Amino acid sequence: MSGQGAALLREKHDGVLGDANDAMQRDAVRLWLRLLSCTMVIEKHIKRGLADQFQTTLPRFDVLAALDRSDSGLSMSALGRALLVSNGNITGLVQTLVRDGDVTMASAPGDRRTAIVSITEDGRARFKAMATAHHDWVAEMFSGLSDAERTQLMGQLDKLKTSIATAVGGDGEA
Amino acid sequence: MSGQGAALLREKHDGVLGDANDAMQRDAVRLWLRLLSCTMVIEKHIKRGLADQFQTTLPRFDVLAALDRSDSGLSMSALGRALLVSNGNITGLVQTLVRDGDVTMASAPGDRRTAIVSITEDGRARFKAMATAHHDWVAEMFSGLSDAERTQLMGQLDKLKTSIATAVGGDGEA
DNA sequence: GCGAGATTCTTCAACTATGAAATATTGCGT
DNA sequence: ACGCAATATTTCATAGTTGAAGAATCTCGC
Repeated sequence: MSGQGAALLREKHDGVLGDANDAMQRDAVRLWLRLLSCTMVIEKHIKRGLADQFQTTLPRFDVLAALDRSDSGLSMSALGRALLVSNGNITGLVQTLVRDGDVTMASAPGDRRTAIVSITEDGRARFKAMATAHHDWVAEMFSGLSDAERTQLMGQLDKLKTSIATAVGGDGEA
Repeated sequence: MSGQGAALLREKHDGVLGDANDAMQRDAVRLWLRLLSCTMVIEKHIKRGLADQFQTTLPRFDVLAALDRSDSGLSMSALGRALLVSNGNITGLVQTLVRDGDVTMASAPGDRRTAIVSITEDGRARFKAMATAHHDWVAEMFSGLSDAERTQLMGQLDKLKTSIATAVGGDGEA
């Protein structure tokens, strides 16, 4: 997402909004910046690991992960839906993966519009190795929290998720 | 970061890593994906708000925020350090902000290498409006959590931050 | 069957981001 | 004073991201 890694974990624009109207809002912004900071550092570490050890990127890893789960392959649109990413984006990601021999494209039987993307055996093997490393990196970064703390954090993120859904999608959605 | 907004808050690659070795690792990955999901949805909402209501972007808002705090302006490098972003990136961001009249560049007295970026009065006024809106969006998204829950979440994110710092920066830093 | 509208994918412009290489300038050691 | 190392910025290649516009194909009503 950003940054260098030396100033690691320093808060991004901390206290940006000096003259907050009330404490509630200020706390929410501070909480948001802390959340963002943690996420960015973790994401950056994973990105660096994937680049250094596997010469790949997080979005490509995500595509392989989605395909690894599905036996019969996925269409471009299905892939976009699974990763919450736009169609134009998927086109580019799949193109590089095809170039690298990790996936193949074939047109769907009975619908020439649809392209079915499937993971190759090589791709599956590479993905397994990446997934293991990914496991380890994440586990390591969360290792300072006890099981109870992890459970608690998960619970609070669930509440946050609900809160966001109410605020954002709440009324006027579809 | 991704996605459409209709499938809002659906988990990105949930359960991607089917055959986890032990429960601890699996829980850490699930926790990480939940954290990522919440962050992405919030960030996306802010990005959309900035685009729709102010015809700007989050990175540009971040630059203005950093400059608004500093009376005498910041050098390009200082800006990059403040936002944890690379130098090449700052160059582009500042160029658009100059084009839009939000900031100005001047070479530092006594060091012709250094460029000092300062926010203009117009830029400051625009930033104030954006900051207020930003406040409101964040407060709204966190409004489903009580004060106690917010405090608790902040505490756990602090622990997580420490855990990450230990795991990532721990030994071989600097 | 034919044509209108829907669906699927690609292309494109505009952004953000990084890291390495190139350029300009400063400052220090001798 | 000279030159070399350090510092500040820009440029460039590579990548991801979106959203809109375009092209191909399908489907369904008639």
